[in-house]
Amino acid sequence: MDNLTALFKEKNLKLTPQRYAIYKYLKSTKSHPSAEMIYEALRPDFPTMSLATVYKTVKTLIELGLVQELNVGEDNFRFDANVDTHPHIVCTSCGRVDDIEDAVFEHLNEEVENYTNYKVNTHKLYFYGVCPNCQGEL
Amino acid sequence: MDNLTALFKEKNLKLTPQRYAIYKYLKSTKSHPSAEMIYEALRPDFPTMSLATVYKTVKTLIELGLVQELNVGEDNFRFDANVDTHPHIVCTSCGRVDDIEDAVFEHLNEEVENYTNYKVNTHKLYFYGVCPNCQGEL
DNA sequence: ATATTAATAGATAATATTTTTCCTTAAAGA
DNA sequence: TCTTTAAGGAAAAATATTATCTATTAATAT
Repeated sequence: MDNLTALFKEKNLKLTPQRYAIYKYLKSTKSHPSAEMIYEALRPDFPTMSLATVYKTVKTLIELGLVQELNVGEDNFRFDANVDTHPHIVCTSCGRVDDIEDAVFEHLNEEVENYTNYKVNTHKLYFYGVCPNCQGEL
Repeated sequence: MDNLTALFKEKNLKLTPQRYAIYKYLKSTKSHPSAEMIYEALRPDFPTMSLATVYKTVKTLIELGLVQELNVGEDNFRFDANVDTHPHIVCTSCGRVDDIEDAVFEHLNEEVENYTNYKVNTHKLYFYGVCPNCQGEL
């Protein structure tokens, strides 16, 4: 029995094919898809699946700590099954969102505590620029 | 003729009382209000002003470079008339959003370029923690 | 394998936020 | 003051997300 099965059982949640597929898809991609994008991606295999199911599932996955929510400044949210705190970078030309791999800025939390009276727990860092593909096209 | 008047004239935009009030309000506050909050705050002085006017105005102000948009992870946007790139911190207990003053992390842009092949232009940094007020109440 | 039961899927309606439309009003310049 | 044209306000529309409700199905026990 894998982790996912155990975790769902522990929480009295049912590991349905839809939920499994959504999580697996999020694990498989680095594209940080929105609910709509997940829905479209899985439509070939789950033609009857409702968009509401995607929303409900990502919410569940977030509560389980299996997925995190991003907001790069669009009018919707994106989702990432890599729940480690890590920065993202957005191409302002084509809109793609990439992880900034191996760059960990955890020390910024402490630094911010020096500037504020907050107790700092976490952060979300979004960088904006032009991706390699789009640089080539200029 | 002040800067604002000149800038509006240059762009063939009309500096209406509503626009002036919205900009002045955003300049006066550090609360990073949403459109709804701006609308409520100005309602006493502009009881007939439409919420659509608030949305249209902040969009105009953003295009003019007078205001920036924030998204701390709520389901709406917030606005800041301080257009310098500066980090924000969100209290996960009461929801307030503060500037992190004097903390400038411009050097992170260069650092990120070392981790990616992006040309990095700017960033938005959101920290999450517990504000002094809420710490007291625990 | 089957029955039981409780959670979930899917369809749909509802809600919330933001944008658009359309007509009237008013700012800016002549 | 007059003219022009951008902008305001009201309402509808568009988007994204959440909630509701019933039929289905996963999980467990039989």
